[in-house]
Amino acid sequence: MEVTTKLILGDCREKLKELESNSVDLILTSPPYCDSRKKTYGGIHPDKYVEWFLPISQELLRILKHDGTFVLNIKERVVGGERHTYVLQLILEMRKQSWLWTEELIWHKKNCYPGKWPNRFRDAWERLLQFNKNEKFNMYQEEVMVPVGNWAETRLKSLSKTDRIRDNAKNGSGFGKNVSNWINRDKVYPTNVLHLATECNNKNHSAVFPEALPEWFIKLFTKEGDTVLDPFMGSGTTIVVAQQMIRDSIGIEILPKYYEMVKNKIKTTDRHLFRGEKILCNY
Amino acid sequence: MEVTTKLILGDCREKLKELESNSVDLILTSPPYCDSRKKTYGGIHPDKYVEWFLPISQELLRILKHDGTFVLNIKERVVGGERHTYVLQLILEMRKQSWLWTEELIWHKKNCYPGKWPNRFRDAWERLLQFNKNEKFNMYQEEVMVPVGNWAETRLKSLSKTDRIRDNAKNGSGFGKNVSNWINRDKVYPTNVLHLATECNNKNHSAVFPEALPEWFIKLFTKEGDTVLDPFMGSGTTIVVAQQMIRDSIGIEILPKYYEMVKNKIKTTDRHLFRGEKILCNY
DNA sequence: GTTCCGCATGAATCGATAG
DNA sequence: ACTATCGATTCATGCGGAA
Repeated sequence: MEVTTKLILGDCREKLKELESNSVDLILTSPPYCDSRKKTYGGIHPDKYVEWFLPISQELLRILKHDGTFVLNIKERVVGGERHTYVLQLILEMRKQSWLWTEELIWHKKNCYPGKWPNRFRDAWERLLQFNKNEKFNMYQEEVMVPVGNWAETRLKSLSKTDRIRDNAKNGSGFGKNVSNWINRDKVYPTNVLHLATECNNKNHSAVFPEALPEWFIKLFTKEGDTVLDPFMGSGTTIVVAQQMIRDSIGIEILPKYYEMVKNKIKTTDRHLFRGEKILCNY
Repeated sequence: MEVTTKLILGDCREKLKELESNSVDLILTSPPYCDSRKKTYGGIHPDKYVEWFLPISQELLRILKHDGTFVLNIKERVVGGERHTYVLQLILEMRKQSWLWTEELIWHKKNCYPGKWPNRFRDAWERLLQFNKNEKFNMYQEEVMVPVGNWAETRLKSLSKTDRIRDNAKNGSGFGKNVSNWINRDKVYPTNVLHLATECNNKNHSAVFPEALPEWFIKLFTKEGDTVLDPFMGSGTTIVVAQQMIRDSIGIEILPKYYEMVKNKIKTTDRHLFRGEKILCNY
């Protein structure tokens, strides 16, 4: 199977306009945070963030397929001792553009750096905002199942009478259980919290996430041959993983340095090594 | 030291007006969520939630001391396949009331509700919104430090009963004289993610959070003799823990059933635990 | 006293069917 | 067309009784 990986050098506010409508299955990106990576996008002021981002989300809405998904990795800065509200406002404004705010997943960072501030603790989580164009979208849940908790070992060793039949909950919730259905089941569905380590290796880029993160979303929202877009490519984690997983991809990057870096990485990727065996743990 | 625990039966929209201004150090509450617990609390429609809550937050602003903290446990429902936006709007509106949105902590639930849906995974987290009246507020960070072995994985595991026992055993067995040194060296500040299980034992209330949760916030934001308020008392977890930790507290509950239940729980609290300190209960 | 094991329960959501 | 009710699905924890 052929994989097309397209890298574009330039400002995504311009370059997105050149992409075809309804052509992308998954958009996964981590845009520059306010006032960080100042040189690249000029350091967007928190108060200007929403108006800066809205034209971009408008273009993404056009480019995404009707059954595709947009995952936005973002976290608000602290400004004047407070969490700034630009992320909240961005969600509200994007809904006016007709985006549906389907879900907010959490990236729970396993190993965030130690540190101490007088009035707050270390920040160990980021938002993963899931937006869609329609209530129905592609989702391949089986692809991201995780090993069942070790509770199952002891729980299923011996089954009682009520375990073998459906046993309805007595609180009227409508829930019941048939524990015997779980015999020989070794995988369960994950939750909306991704408990992943941050990657500590310095990629010369300030906003890297671990490969397991794009891998999880690409598995969940695309199949082989689908197309993934990252309009703020940076060090290219999303694009590289997409290529390894036999998905076409498009990456846009404003800085020649990163653009070249990813171009070289793409070239040298050994396609035969990938087995897709990384497992997300659900605890 | 005397501990005063005051329980009030009634609607907090009325009863809060009777509380003194600038008199409370910590407000920690989990209001009824939209349309849930309909049978017990009537249910507030998602579109009406903000206007229902704002008069309450206005009163809380009056009652809280200038260096106190308000922690709001809340999570938005899914409506029409989307996360509803009332929590986002509530934050924006409360800021207009002059609340500062200092931080958003995450309660990562170890055992979340089961279920399977075609378009989303199980919800394993809730928001713990921290609001303050001023940039400077009381925060006793040392009180919630966690063993270093845990810091990367779970924040509060050390607070669970079994871990407390394990820690005591460790202290008692090997380390001898310099236990305090050992404690100081091997403890680290926690993060803003609390990784706790819900308590699903029979408390006759559908929405209890684990005792470790109020315990953590009470330690962090109050000292002995301070006052804690829960305007939506429910099964009274916050109030009971506050009493045990030698903090004065005020709990407001609209349903006589829970009010009576907590009254009995407070009464029968084992006072020898407080080393002969006197507890005053005002009903 | 301690460990082991059985088992009820929990801030839920979707789709189909009925009014 | 719009709302109300109902059935189906699911995983990890802590309690209490037994060994």
